[in-house]
This record gives sequence, C-alpha cells and structure tokens, in this order.
Amino acid sequence: MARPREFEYDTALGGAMDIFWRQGYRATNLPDLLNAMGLTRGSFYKAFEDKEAIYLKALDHYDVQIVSRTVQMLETCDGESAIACLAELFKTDASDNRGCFICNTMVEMGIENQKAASKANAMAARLRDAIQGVLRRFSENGEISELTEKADLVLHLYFGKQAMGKSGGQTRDWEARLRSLL
Amino acid sequence: MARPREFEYDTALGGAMDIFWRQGYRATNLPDLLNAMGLTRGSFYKAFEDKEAIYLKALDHYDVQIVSRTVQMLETCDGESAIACLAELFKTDASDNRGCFICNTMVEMGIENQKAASKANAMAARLRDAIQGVLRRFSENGEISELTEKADLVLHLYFGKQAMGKSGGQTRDWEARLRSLL
DNA sequence: AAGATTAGGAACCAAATGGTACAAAACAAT
DNA sequence: ATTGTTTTGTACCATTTGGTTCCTAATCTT
Repeated sequence: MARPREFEYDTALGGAMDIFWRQGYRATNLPDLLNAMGLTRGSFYKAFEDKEAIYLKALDHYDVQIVSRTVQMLETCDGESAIACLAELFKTDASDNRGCFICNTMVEMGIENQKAASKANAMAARLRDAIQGVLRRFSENGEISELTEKADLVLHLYFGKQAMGKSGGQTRDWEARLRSLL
Repeated sequence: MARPREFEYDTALGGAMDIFWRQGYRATNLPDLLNAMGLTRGSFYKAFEDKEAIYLKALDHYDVQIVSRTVQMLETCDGESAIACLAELFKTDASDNRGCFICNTMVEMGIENQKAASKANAMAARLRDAIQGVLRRFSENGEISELTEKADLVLHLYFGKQAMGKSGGQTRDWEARLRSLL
C-alpha cells in the first residue's frame, strides 16, 4: 500500500553474496556493496539493516543457493563410484578464484563474529553429511563411524583446496588423488 | 653515530607478525599494530615503511621463525613412522585459534596482493617439500611422483584443518585419520 | 482526486583510517 | 660542551569509513 520497491530483494541479496564471497567482509566497503547490489544507500538501509546484517543474510543465501545445490548434486549423483561423485566437489572453475564462502568466512571472521562462525559451521556440517551420504551409498560394509571420519577428511581437504586456490594455486587431478585416498 | 633506537627490530617485527597472524591485515589497524609492536607512530614509520610493507616483512618473519622450525621438526623427527611425524603438524594448540598465517594470507589477500600471494605460495611449497621428505624417509618403494601427490594431499589437509579451526571447530585425532589416509 | 505510506537518492555527519610534520630528546664524535 | 645525527612522541591531516537525514517520487487505498 505504497510505492513498490524497484529492485528484487533476492537479486540484490545475490549481489551482496557475490561481492562478499569474492572480497570478504572488510575489503568490501559500502560503495562496493551498493554497486554489487545495484541500489543506493537509501534503499539499502531501508531494506536491510546494516553491513553486518546483510553479510549474515548473504551467508544464509549461500546456504540456500550454493550449499543446497551442492548437497543435492551429491545426493543425486549417478556416478559410478563415490570418488566420481566427490570429485565433482573439487571441480570448481579455476579461473574464478573466489574460494568457498564458508571457508573464507571461517578464516576472516574466526570466532570474533559468533553468528557468522556458527552459520559457517552449520554449513560445513551440511556438506560433511552430504559427503558421508555419498560414501554410505557406495560402501558395502556399513561402518558408520569410519564413514564419518572419511567424510570429515574429504571436507577438510575441500576447504584446504579452496583456501590454497585463492592465492592462485594450480588445478590438480582431484579424482585421481581421491581415488588414492579412499 | 646518533641516538640509538630503543626497541629491538626483531621483537617489534615479531609483535607485528603476531597481530597480523591473529587478526589479519585489514582487521588490524595502526593502533593495534603499534601496540603489538610496542612502539609509537614516529618510530614505526621511521623504521618500517608502511602497513603493507611490514605485513610482507611479517610474512618473511613467519617464514624464518615458524615455517623453518616446522620444516626442521619434520626433517629431524625421530618418530617411528611417517604418520607419527606428520601428526605433529596437526598438533596445534586448540585454544589458540590463530590458524596458519600462510593459509590466512591466502584467503584474505588472494591474488590481489601479488607479493603476499607469492610469499604464501613459496612457504606452502617449503612445507610440502618437507612433508614429502618425511614420506620419502619412511617409504620403501621410491615412487617420487606418488610421494609428491601424497605430500600435497597432506598439505591441503593441513590448510583445511587450519581454516576450519579458526571458527572454533573441534580437535580431532589426526594421527588416526592420517593413518587411514596414507 | 486525495491522502497515506513507502521507496529512492543526495547531502550530510561523526568517527576512524593510514600517514605526515616537526619539535624535543638522546646519543656519538669532536 | 658543542655540534651533528638519528630516534621518539605528539599533534595534526586528508581521506575514507559506515551510517543518518530528509526531501522528493511513486504507488495503493479510498
């Protein structure tokens, strides 16, 4: 019952996620953020609370948009082995070294921002569960605790790869090395 | 032939390394930095160039002080297996979640700061070589390429662990999981 | 058409940022 | 003791920071 907003909430939020993902929280100033979201200060502070609040919303958006898609990929993967499915995780575009927003958040925010940390931890747990699901689907012997261990190992490896990738590390044949690992 | 400086260069540099390691580059402002180094603006800007320059110097200091110590530990480790030696890598103080300065730098600076990135990459390579050295010492069959692969895997795992540890992740029994890995 | 209500945008603001200027202080050489 | 040279610390500065104000524009309801 008034003037309708001219921008789409989710599109703007997606822009915020993108720039935070790429640059991190502190390296992204308001002009950067507003530009990425495609709106001006007035609209921004009207629709969103402040910089920290939208960072947290961007994390949620990442959860819904990116993590969920990855989880679904792992759940529905029809590869011929667990390794083939998990290798998909490691097939990120080499040229676009944004890394992983979860990992970036963990490193930049640490435990200083508890809200961000717990969101990151929760998303990491989702990924681990999905990885474990893949391992379970393809394994004959159902040693659950061992699968959890292995899944955690793969997750740590994934974060390590994302972290190292940000500084322009080489792309590797992860399928081969996952095979030698599992 | 003039007034001597009242602070020790390396001590101050050590303080800088410490605060950057703990907080990152952007999250550390001048007051933080000066406080950690134990000197005032005047002395700082006389002895060091500026914030970015000392960050790079802090990376070098990390290389000399921390990485070298780790490399030496790996080279002289008299554990009864490669796993026992490598497990030392993962035994960082859980309460002190600074992570790894190399990993932190990779994630925060990315390829934006080329100097920082290449220093980080170089240090990572040193670690990988040392890890490979451990694997070689304890392996019977001398498949070099395979050892390089394995070393790289352990290094990625190490960075992953450091990254995830920053957000307050749990400590794990890395010796056990390294055993299942290698 | 009128009024209510919300979005948009520009001007503005206080605080914090990294960095500089400069005078006082402390030493070495003479 | 005087001079020359370097360090130290404070006061200062321009810029950038995230955030607010407030006026205008646009739409819905009636």
